[in-house]
Amino acid sequence: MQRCAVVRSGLTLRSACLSCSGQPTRGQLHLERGQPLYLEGEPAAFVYAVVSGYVREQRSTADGRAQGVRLVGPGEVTGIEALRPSTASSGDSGTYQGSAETLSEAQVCRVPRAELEQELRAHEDSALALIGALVRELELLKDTILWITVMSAEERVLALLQRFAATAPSPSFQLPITRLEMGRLLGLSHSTVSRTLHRLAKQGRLSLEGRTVRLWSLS
Amino acid sequence: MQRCAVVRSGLTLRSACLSCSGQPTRGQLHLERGQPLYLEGEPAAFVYAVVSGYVREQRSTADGRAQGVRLVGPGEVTGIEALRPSTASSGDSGTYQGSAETLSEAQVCRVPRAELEQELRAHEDSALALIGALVRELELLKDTILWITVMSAEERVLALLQRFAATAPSPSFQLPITRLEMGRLLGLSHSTVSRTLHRLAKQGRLSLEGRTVRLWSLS
DNA sequence: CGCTTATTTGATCTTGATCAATGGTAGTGG
DNA sequence: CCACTACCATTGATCAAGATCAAATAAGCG
Repeated sequence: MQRCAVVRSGLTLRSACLSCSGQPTRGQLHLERGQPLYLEGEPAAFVYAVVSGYVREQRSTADGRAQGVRLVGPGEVTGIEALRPSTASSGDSGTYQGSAETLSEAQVCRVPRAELEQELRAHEDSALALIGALVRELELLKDTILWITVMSAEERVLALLQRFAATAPSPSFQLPITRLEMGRLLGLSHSTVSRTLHRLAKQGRLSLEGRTVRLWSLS
Repeated sequence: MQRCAVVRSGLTLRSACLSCSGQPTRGQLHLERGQPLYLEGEPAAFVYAVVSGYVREQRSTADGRAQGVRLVGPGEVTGIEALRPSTASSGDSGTYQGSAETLSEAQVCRVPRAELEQELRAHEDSALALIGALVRELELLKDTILWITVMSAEERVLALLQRFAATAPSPSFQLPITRLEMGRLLGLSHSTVSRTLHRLAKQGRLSLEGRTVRLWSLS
């Protein structure tokens, strides 16, 4: 059996996969676009590792306004709130505070919370590694707050493109998600995303043809 | 010696203080307003627990635009990136990815990173508790992203006021920070904060007199 | 081929930023 | 005690970035 991509890659939350070590015993889930991994308020029973494809984490206000808070790509993990005890005493996990769904066809590995906790309890190094990974994740979210508030639409779109470009094999690549989804992640409307892409193209910072993009590097 | 407020209160990252258990051996730092706890890029040697007062965590872009990413209040901890190893192999901690400074007179407890790690290594329960706390912190940051993007200035200001009100003994309380600082935390300009406060007062949602505020609850 | 979903593009509107001036208040030193 | 000086807060006028509304293609796909 082939080792899974999450373990192979320099993954963000490696420890989440330690109980699997690349040899999934329960098999991975193969999901179509638009499938939910979990919903806000559900009991948080699983942690998900994305093997391929993209997943959007989002949360919403009481009155229904929603915002994507994180784009989860290959080698990354979502649903980590399963590790947060709902109360200090009970061993129960809490509920998911947001929802996650696939933005493209995706392969994900579903790790039961109990299994992960057992692993953490048994190996102190796993726990320390996970702490490191969580701290890293905190830093990334703080950066998200920074650029979502101070950066212009142009800069935000460019940053997202660079994220996709980073994992693309060739300098010219396909955008895996729609303008609308890009907007949801960036806090912009779909029309602004479209306009911004064309403006960037006109400035010569990228070439654009439908979903095919080529970044002409440098700032 | 009196037990410290961080341990006494229902604190956010309790584990950070386990090596102290409320009996600070090295004494706490007493800081004036505007004192930095740490600066972006500095080697991350300490974790700080806020005992009283408020601290702003902020980060900035290469070209100098800055944004507050977190308000750290009594019972909370900042500088946790000290626990992130700079590389997987070396035991060195990395550098702070943002800076933190006091927004008011404050009492903080400075815990050396090594001490904390030792504690985590020795007691698996500490490590698991810290994981839980970090996950909780992640959730809070995701909420920050949500409301900074979808909420209006009015809602954001109100949310911050409610945060201050939560720890105030009486329904009428003093704002511990300036309009400018509120703006930095909320992603608004100081003038907008001022205008918004007065608009809220005019709507009867609060009474305002200088720094003294009283919230007229509900929605 | 028809249907659904994406994308582009235009016109208008809102929110909050920015620039700027004024007034208030707390220290500080004479 | 009083002037002087910072810093803070308020308020007005103007401006710009994106949102929103709307319509017209384009692109997949069964």
